[in-house]
This record gives sequence, structure tokens and C-alpha cells, in this order.
Amino acid sequence: MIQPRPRTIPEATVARLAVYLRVLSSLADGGRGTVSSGELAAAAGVNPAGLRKDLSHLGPCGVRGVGYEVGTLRDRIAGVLGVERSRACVLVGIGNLGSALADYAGFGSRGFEFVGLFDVAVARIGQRIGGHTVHPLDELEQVVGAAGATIGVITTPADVAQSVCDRMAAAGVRSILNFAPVTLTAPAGVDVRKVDLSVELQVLAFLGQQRLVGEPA
Amino acid sequence: MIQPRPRTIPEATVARLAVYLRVLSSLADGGRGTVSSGELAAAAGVNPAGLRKDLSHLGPCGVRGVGYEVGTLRDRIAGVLGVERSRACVLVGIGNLGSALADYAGFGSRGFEFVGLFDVAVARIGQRIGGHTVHPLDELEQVVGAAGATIGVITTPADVAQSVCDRMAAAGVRSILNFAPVTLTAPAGVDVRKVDLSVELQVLAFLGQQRLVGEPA
DNA sequence: GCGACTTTGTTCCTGCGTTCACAAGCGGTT
DNA sequence: AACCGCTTGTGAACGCAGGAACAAAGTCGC
Repeated sequence: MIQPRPRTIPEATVARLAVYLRVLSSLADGGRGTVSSGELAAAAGVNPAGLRKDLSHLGPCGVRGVGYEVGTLRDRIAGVLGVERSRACVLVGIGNLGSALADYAGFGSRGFEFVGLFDVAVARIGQRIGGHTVHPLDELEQVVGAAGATIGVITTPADVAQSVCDRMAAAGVRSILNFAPVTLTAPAGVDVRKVDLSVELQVLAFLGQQRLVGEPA
Repeated sequence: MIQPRPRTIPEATVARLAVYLRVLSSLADGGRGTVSSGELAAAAGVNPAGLRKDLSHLGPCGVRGVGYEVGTLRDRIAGVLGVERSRACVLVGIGNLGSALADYAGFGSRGFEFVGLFDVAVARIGQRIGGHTVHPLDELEQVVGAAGATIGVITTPADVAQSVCDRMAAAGVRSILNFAPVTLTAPAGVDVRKVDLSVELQVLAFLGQQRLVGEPA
């Protein structure tokens, strides 16, 4: 019995595969049959050689002299990323950002299903966002257990993010995406990924000012 | 005349400096006088040696045997990142995500000032968010020119993001932060930074499932 | 005043990601 | 059937980030 995926796929490659998947879906909708690595790389904003190397992690999936078959490659990447399987997610903190995520249709088509939206503000509870209802935070553990949710998203203010993280981990969540501007600590076996919007903006601004100093042209 | 910043600072270091700045601000508010690299690294979630290497890009700014003086280091990092100077930003696309960004108080304290919020929906125009008023998109070029905005944020749907990007670049914006799920192309001299929320979630989910396969324990 | 401890700043090294360049393979054409 | 052009897949080199270990330096205690 050979194992179909012998080695681990680098994290940077996984991130790009998700981008390729989006481009391929768009091409497939446009009725495109095949694409070359050069064209696909241009659409994704990466180097053609790097794209081929990324795809090589999935095994040979192109035809030399022709290119990649759009539909086949899309399904291949979707299978590797696990898009077809539905993943139960919970989201805590229904502010503007949390509402944006809950309402974003792109998650549903990628295999993510929000099985619970939570907040502490009574004004928020009962609101319907993206087809789901906001529940009081007290019900977090019950919903996580009942739905078998393994993914949690935190969009709360910074001061309560750690306590939410602890509760999620204790309830059985294994992967946490944190938008709160704090560094969370989680027990072993639970990995946390942080997205800091203000850091992104600050890096962008710094690179811009650094470019001005380096190249006064 | 020696140049105060002889070399360029790596991008990864810049991102971490922003995190250190936040931690240091929090420590300063708590009345803390000095910190060691180990403690600061733990709070930021990085390796102590890496933190010292990051800080070495600013020149010597600690005292051996003691640690770093909290207030001094905070001001030093703030100066390098250019926090004290106010940067004019424009934001196009006042949906949930755009509202979240416009309303986020963390930007103002980091030197970013939104001088214009724009949308095409007449229902949005005139709304006040985070102390600013939403304007029709037609006024984008005028506001960018008048305020000298060099930073633009795109939180529009994917299909109009490229046209907004083009208009921003033509109007004088030099740095663009793109939240729309498309790869934008901009003229030389304008750099685009992309944040894709669904990609982040997909990477997280994949790492979780890969971990289960690799370590069945 | 001197020694020892603590902590920074630096240097080396290992591993990873990215890029370039080439061989292998397939389709179309004559 | 053989040749030619095109594209994939892979191997090698380069550059960079991350981690560990060590020397320099300053402070505290005696």
C-alpha cells in the first residue's frame, strides 16, 4: 500500500495552492480547457517555475507540450486541500469583522461551514448573519461538542481573546484563526494562526517609505 | 554625515517590530520600566535570539546585564516604523470588512489617518463610520490629490478591485493593501500587498488535517 | 575596588524557499 | 514514420530567514 502523499507540503506552497484553486475555478467557469504554467503563474502573480514546483507536490498532473487541464487540476487541488469535505467552524466576536467573515460566501464554497456564531452582547444575540443566528457565548462548548467543530475563529477585542482561546481549546477545537491583536498561547496539539490587519498596513507603509529613501528616483 | 539607517530592514523583521511595539506599549501602560529579551520574546511569541537580532537592525538600544528600557525602545521602534508621522489613507468598499477597518481605533494610534471612505452604493454614502463620512467613489481622485494620500485600502468585491486599483495608482497612491480575492496588477512604483482571509483559513485547516495524518497519536 | 552574574549583540551554521536552467516527453506536421 | 516546437518536471545554485552558541559589557554584591 503506497501512500498517495508521501511527504508534507510546505506551508508557503499550500497558501499558493489556494490561490491557484481560485484562478482555476474562474477559468473553468469561463469555459477554458487547458492552461500553461506561464499563464496560470501570471494570473496568480508568481513565478512559473515556482508554480510548477508547487504542483509537483501533487504528483504529475500536467501534459508536456500542452499544459494543465483546467477542470482536472482544479479537482486535484481541491482534493488535496480537502475542500470537498465540510469542516465545522465556530466564530466568536460578532463585530464588524466577525460579521464580514460570517457573511462571506467564499467560505462555504471552500468547505467551511459556520455551525455557530457567538457574542456576549445581548444586542447581538439573535441577529441573523449569512444565514446563521448569533448565540450567547455560554453555548460555545455545547455547540463545539455537538457539531464536532475543529476550527475556531476569534474576532473579539484583545482583552478577551485569550479566554476565548482557552475555552475553544478545552472544548475540542484544534485550529484557531486569531484576528485579535494579541499573541495567544494554546496547549500542545492546538495551533494558532494570527492575522494582524494593522501589522499588514504598517509593513506596507514602511516598505513604501523605505523605497523612497533607497530609490529617490 | 553618517546615515542613521545604513541598510534595509528585512520585511519579516518589520512585521515583528510592529508586534514588539504593541507589546511594549502595553508594558509601558502597565508602568513597567525595563524588559529582558526573553520576556519580550515570550510575550510576542518569538525566539529570544531572533528578537535581539531584529532589534540589532536599529543599532544598540539595550543595556547589557539589564535589558531594554521600555519607553525608550518603544519610541525607537515607533520612530523607525514612522508611527509619529501621520499618513493619509483612503479606503474603498464600505461593506462589513471596510467598516471594520474604518472603525478600528488601532490605526489612528499608529499614524494612519483615513482621509476618505468611498463606496458606490447610494445607501452607504453619507454614513458616518469611525468619525468619517462615506463619499461617492467619483470623488476618489480629488480627495487623493487634495490630501496627498499615498496609501489605499481595497475592500470591494473582486470584480471591481482591479479598476479601483488602477484609479488609485493613477491618482497618486503608492501603496495598496488589497483584501479582495484577486491578484491585482499595478504599474511600477506602486506596490500591492494582499491579504486573503479565506486563504488563511484554508492553510490553517490543511495544516490541521496534515498534522492528524502525520501524527496519529 | 574587584569579582561574578546577567543580559545584550554578534557570528556561525543549518535548513528552507526561490529562482534559474536543462533534460524528458507529448502533440502536430510533413 | 520521423522531425520539430512547445511545455512540463526536476536537479542545482543562490539568497534568506531562523536558531544556537559565544564574546563583550555593564551591574550588583562583597
